[in-house]
Amino acid sequence: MSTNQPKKPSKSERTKAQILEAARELFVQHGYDGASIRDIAARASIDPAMVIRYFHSKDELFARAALFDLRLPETQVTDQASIGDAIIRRFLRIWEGSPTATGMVILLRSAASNEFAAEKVRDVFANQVRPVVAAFGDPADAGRRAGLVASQLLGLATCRYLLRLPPVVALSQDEIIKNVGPVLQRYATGAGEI
Amino acid sequence: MSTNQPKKPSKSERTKAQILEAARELFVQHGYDGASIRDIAARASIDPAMVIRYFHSKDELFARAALFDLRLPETQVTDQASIGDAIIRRFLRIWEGSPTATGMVILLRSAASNEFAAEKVRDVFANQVRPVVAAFGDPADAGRRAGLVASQLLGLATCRYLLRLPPVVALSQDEIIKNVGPVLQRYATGAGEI
DNA sequence: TGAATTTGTCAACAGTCGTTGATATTCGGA
DNA sequence: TCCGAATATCAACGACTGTTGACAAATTCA
Repeated sequence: MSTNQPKKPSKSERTKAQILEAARELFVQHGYDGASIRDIAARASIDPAMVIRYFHSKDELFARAALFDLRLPETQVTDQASIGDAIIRRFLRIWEGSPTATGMVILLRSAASNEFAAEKVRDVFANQVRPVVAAFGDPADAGRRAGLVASQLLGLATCRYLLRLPPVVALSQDEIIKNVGPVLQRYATGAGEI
Repeated sequence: MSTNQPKKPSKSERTKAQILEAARELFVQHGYDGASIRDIAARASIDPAMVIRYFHSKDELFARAALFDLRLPETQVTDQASIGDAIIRRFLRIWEGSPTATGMVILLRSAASNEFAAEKVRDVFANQVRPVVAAFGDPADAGRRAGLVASQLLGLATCRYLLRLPPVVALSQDEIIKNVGPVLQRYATGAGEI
């Protein structure tokens, strides 16, 4: 009676959550190929067959593990002068805050050798980065500017979360904001040479 | 008598080269895990056992395939005002010129899920990017500045060669130089906020 | 020519992978 | 309490992996 779901209190809906958590952890560490269903099951202290029972295949499990909300309306920039600052702050909030971050790292780590993940990453930056950038400057030019912004953001993520390049890992959030913010500002608004 | 090697004219040294070529192509497309020895052998029209015969394991084959010279003394920047320009031009010459480029793409694509490749990438940017950056500005600060430069360069490479993000692929070399050059200049010299 | 060495072919090994079905265990409701 | 349904276990499948050794063909050198 203390259930929150209307129909299914479902005792071992908990198992499903355990599997998903284990899957996220291993996908983050080793990517799609590197994390086997048996490894995930072992980490969840459960039989490999249960993984298939609940999620129907490894692909579906991966899709669920890489799923995240990524609410976009948070970046509502009012003045053009601070758009670079707003983008990098939002980036940090997303990537360094827990829930969504793991989904992004999963995608990025698997994107290099998994076409589904790669397409998902392209989607994210086409539907999230581009609209924000498009709101400022020449709309016909938005694609190129968003591409440059994406290159810097993805590079930062790659160095900091995947490769763990020491000097990039050592950067504080404030340092990132102060250094990368103006660059994104330049890219997003099309300042400098064309 | 027309041999160039002193001792081994070695008729099927050619086979070894064929295997290496096939390996490079498949490693570039699918990364370390995605390219199997059987696939590589099939592409080289040869028996899988020969791959092991000539290179002793898949790891050694990968190491050989990802090997490239990357002659560093080319970037001798004379004046500080053009270091950003020099870095991005050198980057483009390396990545868009054939022989070394494939090695870099192989490394980058596999780095996300292969620790050997990841370490190699860290090495490249620690030994190639950092010294160039360190020559200008505060030496104590060189690590951070080189890290920022690396984040932009690796992001550009990821978007252009791995993810193939359409707007980034569409950029001409001149556009890249004009847009990214000043950013690298800013990062490398430590201009702007600290 | 014949012998020796290189080069290539074939089948199989032990292991891992995702996935499946039959079977056992546990649990909620009568 | 007992029964049916949900939940979990187990063994095995076919396919794939890197790697190995025994054997055949080709080439080289005398």
